[in-house]
Amino acid sequence: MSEAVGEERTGDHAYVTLQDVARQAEVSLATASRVLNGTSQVRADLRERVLAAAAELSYTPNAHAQALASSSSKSVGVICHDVSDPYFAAVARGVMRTAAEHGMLVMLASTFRDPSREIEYVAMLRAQRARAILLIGSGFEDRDWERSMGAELDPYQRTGGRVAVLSRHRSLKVDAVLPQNRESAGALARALLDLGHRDFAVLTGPRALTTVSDRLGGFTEALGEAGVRVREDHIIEASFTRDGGYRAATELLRRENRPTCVFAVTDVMAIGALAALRDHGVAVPSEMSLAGFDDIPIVRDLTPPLTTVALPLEAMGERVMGLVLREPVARRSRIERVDGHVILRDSTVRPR
Amino acid sequence: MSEAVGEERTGDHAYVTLQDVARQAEVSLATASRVLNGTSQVRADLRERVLAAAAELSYTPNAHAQALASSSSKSVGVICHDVSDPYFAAVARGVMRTAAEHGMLVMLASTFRDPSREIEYVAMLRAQRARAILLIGSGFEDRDWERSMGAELDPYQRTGGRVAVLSRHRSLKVDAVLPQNRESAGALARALLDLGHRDFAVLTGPRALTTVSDRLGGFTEALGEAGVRVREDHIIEASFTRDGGYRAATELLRRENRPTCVFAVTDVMAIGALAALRDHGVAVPSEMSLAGFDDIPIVRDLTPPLTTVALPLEAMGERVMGLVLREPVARRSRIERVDGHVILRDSTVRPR
DNA sequence: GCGCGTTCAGAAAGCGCTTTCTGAGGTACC
DNA sequence: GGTACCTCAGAAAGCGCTTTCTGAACGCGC
Repeated sequence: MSEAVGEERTGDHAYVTLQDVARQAEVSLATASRVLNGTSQVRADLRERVLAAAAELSYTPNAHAQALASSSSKSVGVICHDVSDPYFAAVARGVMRTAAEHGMLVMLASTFRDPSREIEYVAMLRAQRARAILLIGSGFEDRDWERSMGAELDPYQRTGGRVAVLSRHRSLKVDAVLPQNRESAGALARALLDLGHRDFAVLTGPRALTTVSDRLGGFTEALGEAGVRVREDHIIEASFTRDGGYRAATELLRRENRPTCVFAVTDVMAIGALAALRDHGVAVPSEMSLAGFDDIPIVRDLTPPLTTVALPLEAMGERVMGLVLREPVARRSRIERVDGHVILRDSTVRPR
Repeated sequence: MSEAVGEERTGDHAYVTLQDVARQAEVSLATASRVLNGTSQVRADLRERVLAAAAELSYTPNAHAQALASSSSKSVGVICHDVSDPYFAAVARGVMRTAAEHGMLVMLASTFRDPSREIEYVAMLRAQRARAILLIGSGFEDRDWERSMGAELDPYQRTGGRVAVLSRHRSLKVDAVLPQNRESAGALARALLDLGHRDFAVLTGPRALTTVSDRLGGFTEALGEAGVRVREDHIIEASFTRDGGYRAATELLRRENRPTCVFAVTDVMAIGALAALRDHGVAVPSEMSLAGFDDIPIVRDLTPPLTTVALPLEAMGERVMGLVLREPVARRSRIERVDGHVILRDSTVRPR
């Protein structure tokens, strides 16, 4: 019996559209749009009617239609290696906070450390007409990758897309927030030298990552300036994870001439290293000192608390997001440098 | 001189559109669309021409236009309390992995534990016509909140939106992945009783959270069945964070009659509690045992490693995402229960 | 050889908005 | 009182796609 009735208030479709609101308020589409967006002045009584109708129908604008008509969207894309890595999680927190303050929605993509997936996501975000794309996480020193990435990013930027990166990306002409990895790693080296260490090992991630090469380079260079050299077989490469750190430390213990101090290029790796050393009966710091990098929140709660280089992770996320939200003044890309601070905690002591 | 030339290959606008591809391939818009989507058979030569044109112009479809025209999108919304909390980070990892496998884009929102922000985000995700909305993180036992949330979610579901939650949401009629908080907390209580403990304290988060009330309830109930009662002043409420755990434990030490065993309702709080106990010279586990809940990755690396209830966090993320990707068979909401497993580590021992 | 059914390309109608253009009505000024 | 100007509501033209509808071309059976 009621088959032919349909929805009365709306034009018989699933969603409440602006058209429905306009109809109910007895105004034109244009007026309804203007009221809801505050685009221009509308007579008070019409205004009221529109607002009332929108509320009554609980109207939700169709963001796709808005994006299509106005060719601008309220979403930004963020690409990171792995959300569950505390480093990214902390940065993401800052990103999200700033995004929320500006009413932006964040599309977050994890590449699970697959460079090709990173490029794929840029394409998807382009398709979504994301207002901006943020590349969180290290760049790759790899010609092919740089070329493919550039091929996606260039047209995106030419059509008004904003791009910003956290960490150094060699050849991308984009805005960037740059932690001073090289300099800070050097400062850490000097602090450890001051403690009296002369015999070091370094646990690194894949060297193709700019972050790794900067930290490793800065560290060994500063040591070199003090006349200290790291034995080649004391530089151990593993994956950029807790388990990578564990394996690298285990491998280190298998080699000759134990160092007095180990530097893991990230805190996450240091956590694994600490576990490995404990499991193999090497006391930290009495038998071996250990230092990390990043100052992710958990490291102060380890036993012993970890010496590290503190980076203001959450603030870095806020800044990189802030970068794409602010209009660029000049044409050239903006660079914001972020200093790291060496924090000596109990995981490092004067060697015996 | 070249001012009047413009772009030749494209119709003189910023983006390459399907129209441009069709023109270059000398076919109609419809044909180009059909080729690119594989919607229906197209003669081989036309097909080739379209593909070639698309590649040459490096065409990227406008996802908004697609969404508008086909009224379906490739994005899902995920709402959590805080990405930087290891619990959510782990779950998010699973969510992202499954999303990636299905070519879905994830819009992630952090509420920073503000219930009203949660509702705001649902509205935004509705506007974005997200294919599904995932509520990760505890529900609130709060009538007003439930009503507002229902008011957003109901119309969304009626218009074809999928909703799934992780954790119990009392009155929402939605698909759910439910960690067995109550039962597992009970199992933990029994395990601690077996160790010989009779004198407990519980550090909880806000009791309006279903997760908190389930874990606290399950724990005390199981103790009650063994004739053990937790003193009212040994149940200490604090915020659901590391620092909340720290404060709660500090407060506990200020009160009378120290318990032999402390249960923090999340690992994150337990980490703070552990730090507090250490700072106040209370040795764990010799002077006081400590247990957590969740088994976030880091707790095995603490000193001592934390006794906890292991939840398959990443798998839970995968399952909740899987829920919304699979067509519902029946009309009623689907429930997937997830068991927790008690893992006794070194942070708990037989009391002296 | 003619009618019929198929197959597949193209025309065109939206999807739900924003925004320009148009014009009605009012105000100010001479 | 008439002209010029301004304000603001409505009509309508897209935004870039998908999909239905239309119709041409072809193959087949009788």
